Amino acid sequence: MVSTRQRILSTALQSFGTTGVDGTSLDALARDLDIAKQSILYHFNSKQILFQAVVDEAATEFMAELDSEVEGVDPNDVLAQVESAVRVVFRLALQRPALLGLLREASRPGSSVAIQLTGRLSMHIDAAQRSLEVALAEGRVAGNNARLLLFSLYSTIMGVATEVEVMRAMGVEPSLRTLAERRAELLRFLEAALIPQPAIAKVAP
Amino acid sequence: MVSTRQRILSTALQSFGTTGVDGTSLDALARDLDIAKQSILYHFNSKQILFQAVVDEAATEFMAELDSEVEGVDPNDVLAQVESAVRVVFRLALQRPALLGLLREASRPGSSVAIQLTGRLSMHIDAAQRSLEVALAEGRVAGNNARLLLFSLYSTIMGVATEVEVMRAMGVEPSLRTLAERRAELLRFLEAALIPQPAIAKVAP
DNA sequence: GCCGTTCTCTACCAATTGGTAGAGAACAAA
DNA sequence: TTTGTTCTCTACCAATTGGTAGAGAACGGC
Repeated sequence: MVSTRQRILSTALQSFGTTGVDGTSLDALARDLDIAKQSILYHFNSKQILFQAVVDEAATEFMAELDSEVEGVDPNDVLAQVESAVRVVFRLALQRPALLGLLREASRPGSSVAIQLTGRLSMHIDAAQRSLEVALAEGRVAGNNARLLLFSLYSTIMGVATEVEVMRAMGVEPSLRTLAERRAELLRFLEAALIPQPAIAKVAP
Repeated sequence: MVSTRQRILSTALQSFGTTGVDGTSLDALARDLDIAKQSILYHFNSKQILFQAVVDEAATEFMAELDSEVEGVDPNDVLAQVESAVRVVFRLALQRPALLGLLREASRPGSSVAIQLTGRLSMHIDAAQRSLEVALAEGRVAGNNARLLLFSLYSTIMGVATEVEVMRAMGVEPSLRTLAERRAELLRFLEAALIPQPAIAKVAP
């Protein structure tokens, strides 16, 4: 049987990730859990602390998903790594949208938990960055700055996976039917951006 | 002298765009404006209506900025158009971060005002899409689907311009000093993704 | 049994929330 | 001056907010 603490964490993750932290009251959370509000405050002394714990939980889960997918992929093959990341993020967008929503919430400009989130993910970020640096140095990937390149990749992937309202605005229904197409086009886009242009191409007619 | 209504709008935009709608109380807003809360509710009957008006205001301002920058740029030159858009968004990220923050807030998944925002921007979206479609058909741009391509471009640009916390996480200080570098790398990234690979390039050694 | 710890509960609180009622200023039209 | 409109105000409200106090249940170790 799952502990109350864990139930609180996952319900809070769900609510924080969809309605936002400010949009979620402890009372509503307690109602969802069919529990007294004070039971929440027993396990997490304040809403802020609960939020921090939820961010931790989300970061851990996100990393685990990434790890299990990237595992076995050639660390020197940047394109394959990107493909794995895209696959993970798209799967999460479908199965655990609240998880991505929470990452978005936690990385809002000026967020109080952003630093914490950063700390939790820094190992992965560093690894990805080093990988990109090597690929850049060896000319296997186009670009100048590994950090900025990684940042661009992140923005594109997370945006395409989570900006459902913008998607709708552009006439793309965020349905299961279009998902494969969206992922394929995103991958094509990223690969085109990453694959170095042979010098000869510039002289071609 | 600027009308009270206008003062309310711009202060609300500032606050909604930085602290979020849920994080902004009408009392705090009134305090900021040095006005009675009921004066706000006189001009905008409810917080929701105020939010809608602010979204309208933000969309208008955003479109105006885009228009004035894109004006005079060859509508067939997609790369030049993208460059203009990037320039505008980066300028806004520097000078009016709350404006971009508000667009982000208004386009949150499940947002109540997303449809409204969509309506306000649809003309621009359609125009950009048609432009991309032609460029795709003529082979001047790489890609398969104009809508998805536009969506990818949007995600990348807005993400790179507004995800300051993620930037920090990746060791890029969101300062004025790095701004030019960030913009240049973003442009390089987007151009690499958009410029069609000549067939000859694939056969090159 | 008894005790200490862990947990969940009821009851309560001051502060803040969005919003209402209605009085009175300011001002132009008559 | 009077009248009607537009605007801003003070006063108030019920509901909700995050959080406290403290009682009791559950339970394993002694």
